Amino acid sequence: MARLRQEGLTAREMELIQVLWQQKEATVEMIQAKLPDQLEGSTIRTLLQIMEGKGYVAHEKQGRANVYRPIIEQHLVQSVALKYIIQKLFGGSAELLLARLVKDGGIDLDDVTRLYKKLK
Amino acid sequence: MARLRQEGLTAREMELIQVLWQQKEATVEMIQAKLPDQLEGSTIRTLLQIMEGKGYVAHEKQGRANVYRPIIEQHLVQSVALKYIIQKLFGGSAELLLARLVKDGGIDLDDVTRLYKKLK
DNA sequence: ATTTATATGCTAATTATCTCGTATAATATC
DNA sequence: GATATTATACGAGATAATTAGCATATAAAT
Repeated sequence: MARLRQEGLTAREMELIQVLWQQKEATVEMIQAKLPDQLEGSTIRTLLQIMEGKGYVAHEKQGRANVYRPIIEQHLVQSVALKYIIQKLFGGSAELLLARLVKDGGIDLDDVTRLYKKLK
Repeated sequence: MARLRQEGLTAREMELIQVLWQQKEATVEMIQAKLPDQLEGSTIRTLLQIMEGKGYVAHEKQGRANVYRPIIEQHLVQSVALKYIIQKLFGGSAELLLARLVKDGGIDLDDVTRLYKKLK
């Protein structure tokens, strides 16, 4: 019986697709080398299959290896993640998130000025 | 033997503590009413116990009910989460995150203007 | 003080995620 | 063409997160 899975990316899956976005495309071996944690190839393969099933990556054979590439754009995943934490942690307010970002020092006056001029 | 759990907040736990931040303190029943999904009281109780074990909430008896309150500041959890996704999804750049937020429409010119004037 | 009502906390089931072993198939090497 | 090599795909177990049932305790009501 096929396991039911959520359509979104899990934490580990995000790590994998991150590598794919950076490399454009990659074999299991290449992904393995780039990952922060050391995982067995079979683990990575399983995850890639799941991600393919969800429609996030595709693969094609090159020699005997599968070469995987992302088929979802990075900014889409970024948006979903942002929406998620805005919802879960900032009571749905993006402005509160921005305020926090500023207070934490991630964004300073120069950044805001630049953005301000660009928008105006 | 006590189950091992990660020290951070899980997705569901974030929903609970958000209610606590909003209400300052709350009984299980009150939390239940505010949650986006309908959960059994026993479910919420279990989660609160876990969160208490992790040091995120505390409780005191009032009448026969437990009244829970958050004992971690909201902005701390927010900062950790922000740092995490900036690192994981935005290559460490808060500016890129801000840019994405604007493109997604979460932040508009008015918001930026307000912030600009406030910072200046 | 006895009864009633209901919140608690234990236990456990369910669902989801993460992980890898191993048999099989495909490629390369001799 | 036979053999060694290595990637794949499948299956399945381990860990983590989510959910709720139910026996018990106890505050509240009479």
